[in-house]
Parts: sequence; C-alpha cells; structure tokens
Amino acid sequence: MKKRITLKEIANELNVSISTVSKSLKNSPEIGEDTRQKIIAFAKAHNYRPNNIALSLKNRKTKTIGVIIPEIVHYFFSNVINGIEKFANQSGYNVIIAVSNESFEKEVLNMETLANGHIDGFIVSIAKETLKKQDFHHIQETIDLGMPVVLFDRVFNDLKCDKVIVDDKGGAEAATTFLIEKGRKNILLLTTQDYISVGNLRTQGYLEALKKQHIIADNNLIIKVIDNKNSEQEMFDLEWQIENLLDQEIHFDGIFAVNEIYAASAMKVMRKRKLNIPKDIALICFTDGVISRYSFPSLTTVSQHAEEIGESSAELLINKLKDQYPVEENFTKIIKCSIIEREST
Amino acid sequence: MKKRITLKEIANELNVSISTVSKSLKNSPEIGEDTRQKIIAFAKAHNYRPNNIALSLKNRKTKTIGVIIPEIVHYFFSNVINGIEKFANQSGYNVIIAVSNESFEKEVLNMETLANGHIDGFIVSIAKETLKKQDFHHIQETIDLGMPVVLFDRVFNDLKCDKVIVDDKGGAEAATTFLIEKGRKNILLLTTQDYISVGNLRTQGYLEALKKQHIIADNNLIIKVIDNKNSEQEMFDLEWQIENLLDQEIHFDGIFAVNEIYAASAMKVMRKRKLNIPKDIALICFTDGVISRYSFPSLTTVSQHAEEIGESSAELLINKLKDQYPVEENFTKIIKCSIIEREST
DNA sequence: TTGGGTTACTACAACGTTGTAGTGTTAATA
DNA sequence: TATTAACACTACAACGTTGTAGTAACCCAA
Repeated sequence: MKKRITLKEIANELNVSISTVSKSLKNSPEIGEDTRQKIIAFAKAHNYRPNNIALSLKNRKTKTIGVIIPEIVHYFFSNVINGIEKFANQSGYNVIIAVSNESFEKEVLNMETLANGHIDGFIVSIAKETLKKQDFHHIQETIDLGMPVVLFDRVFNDLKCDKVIVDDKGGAEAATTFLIEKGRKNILLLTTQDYISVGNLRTQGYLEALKKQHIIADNNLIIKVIDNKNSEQEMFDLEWQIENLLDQEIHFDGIFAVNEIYAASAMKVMRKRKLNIPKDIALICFTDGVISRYSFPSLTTVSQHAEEIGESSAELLINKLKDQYPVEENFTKIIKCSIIEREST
Repeated sequence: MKKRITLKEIANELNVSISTVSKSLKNSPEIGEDTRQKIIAFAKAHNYRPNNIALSLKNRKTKTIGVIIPEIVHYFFSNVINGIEKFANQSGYNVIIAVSNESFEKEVLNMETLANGHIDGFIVSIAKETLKKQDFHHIQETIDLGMPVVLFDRVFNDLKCDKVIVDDKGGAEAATTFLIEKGRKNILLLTTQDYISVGNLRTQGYLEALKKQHIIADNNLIIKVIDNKNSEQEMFDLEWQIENLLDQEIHFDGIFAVNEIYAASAMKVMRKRKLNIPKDIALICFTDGVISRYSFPSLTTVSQHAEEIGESSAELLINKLKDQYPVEENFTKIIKCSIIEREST
C-alpha cells in the first residue's frame, strides 16, 4: 500500500536537492562522499526504483519493442516470440505483443496504438487480410516516422525495412525433391491461395523441384485451400477436395503440405480410406510443431527454425535502435530450412 | 523520417498557446469555434497523435497490463494470453508479456522490470521453480506496493490477490470417474511432483474419484514424473517407467494423464507394445490442445477453457484498475472443466 | 587582498501533456 | 459611467527524471 518513493521525496526527507539525490544514485563524483552514502543508504532502505515512464519521456526511448503477429496460439509464431523475447531480454528490452487475428483493421489499430510512444520499434508478421488487400500504408507510415520495422515470415518486398524470411522456396523444393528421391512421382501439393506470400513461395519451390526432376506438374495435384475465418470449415473443404481426388482415381503417392494442419487433414483422409502412410503415400509438411512430433505416424517436416527467426528479427531491430546500423540500409536475412525426417516418409 | 508532431509545435506554427491546442483537440467549449476548427484541421493534416508516454507520466496510468507466464510455446498458456489480449483490447489496455521459463530468478527480474512504471497491474502464473522454493516475496512486494495482481492456474493461496483457477480437482475426478464408468478399474495416473499445485490437485481428484467408487488406490499405478529442465529426458524417464510397469505385469486398463505430453508418451509406449487404444487401454488427459485433436486415435480430454481463464483474469484485473472493486476484496474465480470425448475412450 | 580554482552542492529547463488559475477584451447591465 | 459577466484565450505547475549551468564557501597563490 506504500507507494513507490521518488527522488523528490528522498530529497525532501534528507533536506537536499533533487539533483543531489539523482547524482548520488548515479555515483557522480560531484557529490561528497558522506552525502552520497547517506542518500544511497536511504534509497536502498526505501527500495527506490527509477520510474521508467519518466525516463522514457526524457530519453524518448522506451526500451520496449512491439511485436504484431497474426495469431499467438500457433506453434510457429509462439516460437518466434520466444526467440524475440530471449534476445530482447538479453539486450535489456521488453516485449509488448499484439495479435492481429489475421485482420487488417486490427493490425492497423495495433500499430497506431503502439506507435505513440509505447515502443521504440516493431517486429511484424503481416496478417492475411492485409496481404490480400495489399494495403501497407500503416507500415509505410511507421517507417516514414523514423521508427524501425522488421518484417518476418509474411513480408511485402516493396517496404523499405529489414526482413527476416524463411527460405520457403528452397525448403519446399528440398521437401519435394526429398519425396521424389524416395521414389514418389505423383506428389499432391496442399497449399494456400497465391496472395499469401509464404504459400506462394512454397508452391514455387514445389514446381521448381518437379521441373528440375523433369516431372510435368499436374494441376489436378495442386490444391489451393480457400481461406476461411472458420478454420474448421477450411479443413472440411480441404478434406472434401482430397477425397474428391481419390474418388476420381487421380493417383498420387506423396503429399507435400505447406503446414501441419493441412497435413493432419490429409492424414485423416488417408486413415479413412485405409491408405497407409508412408507405404501408400509419403507425407511431408512445413512447420516442425507438436502435431508432427506426436502424431502417428510422426511426420517428416521442414523446420523453419522459428526461434532463430525471432532472435534474428530482434537482433536486426535492436541494432537499428542502438544506431549501430544506418536507418537507410536494410538487410534481408534468409533463414534456411532443414528437413527433419520421421516416420511419414 | 518526419518526427511525430507535438502540441508545442502545433502551437508555435499557429501562434497560439499550447493550452489552446490541447483544449481544441479535446473539443473544450472554452475555445472559439474558428480557432478550434483551424487547430483540428492542422492537427489532422499533420497526423497528430498524443504521446502516450507523456500521458502515462501525467496520469500515473499506463493502460498496459503485464503478463508473466512460465512458457509461451504451450497450448494452454498461449490460449490464456489470447483471452487476456481479447479482453484487454476491448477495454483499451495493452498487454506486455514476459516469460519466466519456469525460472525463479527470471520471474523476479521480470516483475521488477515491469513494475517500475511500465504497467498498471500483473497477471501471473507462477514458475515451477518458484513453487518449489516457496519464495513469493516478489509477488508480495508488488501487492504491497498497491499494484493489483491476478494469479491464474498456478497460484499460491496465501497471497492476498485475485485468483483464477481451474477446477483441477473436480476435472480430474470427473476424468477418472469417466474412465471408471467406461468399465475401467485399474487406472494408471501420470502426474507431476506434488509441489506443483495443479498436478497435486489433479492427483487428489483422481484419488477422490477412486474413493467414491470404492476402488482402493494402488501406489504402483501412480507415476509422479520427476521434473527436468530437459523435457525430452523427462519424457524418456516416463516412458521407461510405463514400460517397467508393463514388464512387471502390473495390470491397468485405463490411463489418466495430467497433460497432453504425458498422454503422448503413454501412446508411444502403447503403440510399441501393440496395445490398442481404446480397446486395451482407455486414455484421457488434461489440456484440450492440438496434440489431442490431431493424434491418432484422437484423445478424450479435460478442457480447461484456457481462453476463458485469460478473459476472466483480465476482467478481474481491469475491474481493480478501474477502481470498480476495492483493493482489499479478493475474488477467486473457479473455471469448471469439461470433458471432450474423442476416440481414445 | 584580490583573483583563480576547487568542492559540493542547487536551480532550472526539458521531455509532452492536462487542468486550474489568471488575463485582457468586449458587451451587457445597473 | 462603473460594474459585472461572458468569452477566448494564456500562463503555470505538475508528473519523475537528468544534464547543464550557476553559486556559494573555502583554500591557495601572487
């Protein structure tokens, strides 16, 4: 119930000026030894802590970074946050998190709220709706304001800022090639609509792999899942489409899913149709999360090293904040994927 | 690159006083219509936004709540955050997140850092190490400072603050009873060490259910997993213990796991030993997360309504912050569990 | 004994905002 | 014509800090 003590109160109590107190606590040589000791002792006894808000106002620095992600209940994003948290904490920064829920409006609102003094810089992964609209004015304005922004995973190339991206194309190519090398020739691709940059890149990687292996891509074997706010409905649609393929007797012996959920849907259909994984159908997917690890059979995945992405993003941002790199100079860091082989292939 | 404009700059530009600008933008009737319109137009044109840090300093309110959780890559906790975020945002609050990583030291550090002006109140789930040490001075001090604290899930009863807890005992009792009603008599319990309050309560619920059903508890059928920083090691130990039980031919036909990971470990052993779930062994576990939903067979779970816990915690905290409830009066909200039946039983 | 230097402090402005108190001008009232 | 009220503003302090500039009091040297 005792409020936190301030410099002013200490000064009054000890009959010295506020400056003297401030300087004593900073161990300035300007202050005499006795006074300094007395003040330090008093401050310690009353558990003095400087008020960070006052410091922020004075220094125009909050030592806080804002993170805006589309979802938090998500293995990839929560791992990225973990990485950000880790690096930020080491560097004396706090992390403030806002969730856009894939909504453009909420993303804009979040950025505006946080930009007004709360934070020194942003780490953002763009919401699906924003990518669809191609409206990035809120991000551009933040950059114009001189506030550093780092985009990760879901980026938009024209924005002049640092970026940390997964080597989605390379990872997808590797995954597809991996299946081909296991002897699979007809590989079903479960991907997103093209406006989602990462889905698009993974689709490209898939096509690239086929091309390099001299396999002609079959459009019937590419399912681009239609976005839906209701993810259960989305899954239902996907399952229906896969079943449809089987009904039409369109043959495939491998599946590459661009995320775990799509892979889980595929597994469900395979189980229903009594198709064995990996014997009849080999399955590989992006995101090395809990589903892959604990499902049966456990899934071979393309790991995106989410924590590393978080750490790199935080590092790039904090470097800018510390003026260690000029604002105009922008880096794009590409994090390589790696394949983690399990039972599904 | 243009810095954010301030009241002072607007005042200079239009040759009026700072007060006039401030009042105009607040639509105070004190200011004449012409001047007001002119100022509002100018402010809009220059995209004026009040500096929240200055407001925080003045009002001694930051409109930000601090959340300290043991882990973020965790279905339960990230869902709780989701709930907190949702409610906080509706009420105009930001959420700042710190992760203790189950470490006492980091929990203390996080609380101290955030307490100095950054936030108006805390929502905390206590780290395992803190529970083990039984040292809650940092939380007590925060409360003494007059800063509202809400504890959730992992709580310590002696602390005088609001709490939101899962009805762990009731949920465990229901889960155990559920298995018994399915005709299972020998139920293996996979739980944590007793100092972890939720594990302890779930153990109690299990014992209570057996008692009510006149089944004598068998100590051989209670495995209390030894905590390990390395969770893979922890899982390995658990699997070894379950296998040991099977080797000793200690019979059981049902398993109640206090979390999804333990359940996943159990499934792995069952698969290895060619035991069918649910035919040979029925399995139920706490936490309705992705593993349960996407594993095969999908798991019957005790859902803790994590999002609701988050919302309730935020609601309790924000009520206190808005002075709608006296600080001395503390509520403990109990969130009931519900069983979600799937294929494993 | 005047000037300079050192010591050990204090005063003040600033960061951006808001609310209260104060002020000058005009117009209406007694 | 003197008083008052309304109007339309401005000045100032405060929130908690910090850094710069200022100032007494003292000592030492020329």
